[in-house]
Amino acid sequence: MNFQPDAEIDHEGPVTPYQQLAGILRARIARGDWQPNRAISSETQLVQQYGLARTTVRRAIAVLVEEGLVFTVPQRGTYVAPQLEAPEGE
Amino acid sequence: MNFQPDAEIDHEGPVTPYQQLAGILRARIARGDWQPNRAISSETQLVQQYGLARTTVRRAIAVLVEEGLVFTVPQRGTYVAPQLEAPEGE
DNA sequence: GGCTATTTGTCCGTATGTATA
DNA sequence: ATATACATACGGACAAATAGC
Repeated sequence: MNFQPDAEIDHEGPVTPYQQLAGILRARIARGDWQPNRAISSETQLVQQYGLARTTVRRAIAVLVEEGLVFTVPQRGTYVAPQLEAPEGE
Repeated sequence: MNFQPDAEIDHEGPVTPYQQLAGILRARIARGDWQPNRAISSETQLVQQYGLARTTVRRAIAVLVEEGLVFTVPQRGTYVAPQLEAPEGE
C-alpha cells in the first residue's frame, strides 16, 4: 500500500498504526529524507514525532528490517541500507 | 425492508433479531452515524446496546459484510466500507 | 576514575477487539 | 454468559553499550 511521506497516524482507521508508520518511513526513505548508510530518526524521536508507543515504532522498524530496507546497529541506531539493486559501476 | 435507525429489537415479532439488527445498522450507516473507513461499534458494545447474544450480533454483521457495506479487520474492528459508487476519476 | 546523555534491547502490566469454544 | 487465545497498542521500567565532558 502507498503512503504519503508526510502523512499522520490515523488511530481510528482499519490500518494498524505500525503498518502506517512502516509505510510512511518507506516513503520518506524513497523520497531521500535519509541517505544510504545514514541513521534514520531514533526510536524516541519517532515516538515523539508520530505520537506512538515505542513498541509500536519498533514493530514498524522491524517491518523495514524484514524488507531489507534498513538495518539496526545495537546501541547505535537504525540505518538506511545501501542500495543493492543499482549496479556497482563507477 | 426498512428499519428505523433508533429502533429497538423486538424479540416477539416475526422478524429474526439478527435481521432487525442488520436493518438498524444499515439505517445508521445511511444516516451517517459512522463515516467510511471508521469503525462501527464493537461487537461487545452492540451486545450491550441491543441486548443480543454475540452470535446474533456477528450474524447481523455478516449480512452487512455480504452486502459490501462494511468490512471486518481481524483483531481490529468492523469498518464502514468506502463508497465505491463514485467513479475514481482524478 | 567518575557523571550524564543517547540509543537499542528486553521485559512487565493493562487495555481493546476479534476468533473460537 | 463465560472463558481462552491471539493480535495490537500504550506506558513504564531497567539493562547494556556508546559517547562526551
